[in-house]
Amino acid sequence: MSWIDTIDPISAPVRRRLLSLPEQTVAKGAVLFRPGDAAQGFVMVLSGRIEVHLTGPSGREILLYAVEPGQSCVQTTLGLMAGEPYSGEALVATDARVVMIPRAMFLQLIDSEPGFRSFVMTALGRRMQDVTRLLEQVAFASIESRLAAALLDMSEDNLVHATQAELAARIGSAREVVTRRLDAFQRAGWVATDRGTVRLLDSGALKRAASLAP
Amino acid sequence: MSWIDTIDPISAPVRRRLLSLPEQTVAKGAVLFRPGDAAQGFVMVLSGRIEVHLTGPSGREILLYAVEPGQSCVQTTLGLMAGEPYSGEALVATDARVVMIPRAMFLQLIDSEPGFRSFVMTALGRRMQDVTRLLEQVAFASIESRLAAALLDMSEDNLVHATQAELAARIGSAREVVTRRLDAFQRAGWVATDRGTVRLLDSGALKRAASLAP
DNA sequence: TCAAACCTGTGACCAGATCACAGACCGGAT
DNA sequence: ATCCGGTCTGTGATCTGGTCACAGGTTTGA
Repeated sequence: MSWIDTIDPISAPVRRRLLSLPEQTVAKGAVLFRPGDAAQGFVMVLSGRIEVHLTGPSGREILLYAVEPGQSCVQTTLGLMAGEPYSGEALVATDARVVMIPRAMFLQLIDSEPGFRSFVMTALGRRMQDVTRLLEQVAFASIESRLAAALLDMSEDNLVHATQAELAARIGSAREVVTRRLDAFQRAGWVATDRGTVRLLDSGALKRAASLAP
Repeated sequence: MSWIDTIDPISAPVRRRLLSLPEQTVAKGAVLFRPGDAAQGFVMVLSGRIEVHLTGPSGREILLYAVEPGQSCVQTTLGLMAGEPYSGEALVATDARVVMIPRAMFLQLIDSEPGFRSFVMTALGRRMQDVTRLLEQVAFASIESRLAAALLDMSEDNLVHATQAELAARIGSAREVVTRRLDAFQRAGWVATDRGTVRLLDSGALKRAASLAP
């Protein structure tokens, strides 16, 4: 079993070519690409987590999407297909291993391997959907509901390990705003906050808040 | 010359099959699909203009993107590739002619015609880029800059034919906000407003306002 | 010509972003 | 242990933008 098998049926010779590609290790905090860079190849994540952020002129950030094991970074796809440069910044969130399929090989695989093709197009389609949903949230949903959703999404065992600044960057808001909203959540008894962590006490209430649109 | 030739090299037999598809005429105001609908086929626009909007719970709207002649509606692509339902509402903005490539034929073309394939993927990539840019605007840019950009983009001969409510729907803001901002533009001598139209008087100033990020 | 629909304008109020701080907490270095 | 710089959190003041409520002007069509 290898990462290749996350990409549906692949012919044996191609499988060998892909296996011969070197794995690269990237450390947490590294930047894989910045806005304006041109795509070098098609990146697949084997382990770890890579986050793609947009950054505004004021330094405010928002998480565009995260790439997890078995997924590809669609921004690279765009670059390879449409010639568009990156618009986000890809940050390694936890130490990761990746393989990069060089541009020429990528284009050839797209043409010759139906399994690879459908893998790429499905990924692209899903990301498009993700980004559209995110846009909908940013355009229409309240900070309260977006924060509640983020907490639920980031929690493991009802614990969220993140600073308030990180939470703000995740939902595209400002740190002070997160501070005040968390304070309100705490007064309501929904969470307990501590330096660098948030403990969820009433995930039911948070779920309700997350789905309330205004 | 036919719409088919907007899609790079196509083999003769496929060309015949595509030409045999019926053109459909849709009238301004018609709704091609709504959020949650499943995609029936791959839609190409031959003439006219189709706008895809997101609508918030409060009724506020934002233009996701517009489909113009020779372009395809990528939302349909998503549906066909990834099985995702639509998330936007497609509204016919000016009387249009379209052809719909049925699902089965679409999937077969993707597999057999490199020209068609690259057309679809390039379109998908560009839309992804468009939506990402829009997200960046909505998340980080001021109403002033977004309104200025929209006016410049919609103007023909320095004239914009749109009500203030339409301008608001275009940039994802509220009508009253547009009223007040237009008022400010007018006081600054950049535009002259009239019922249903805005005349641009100083597009240089508008361009500067459009690029000013905060 | 009258009414209903539509377009624009305004005031009041609330949510959220920004600015400018201050205090609390943490790690390592002396 | 103590001090220090860096990081995390908390707060008030102020500004932009979204929402509500409503008023007056303009079209349109019955």
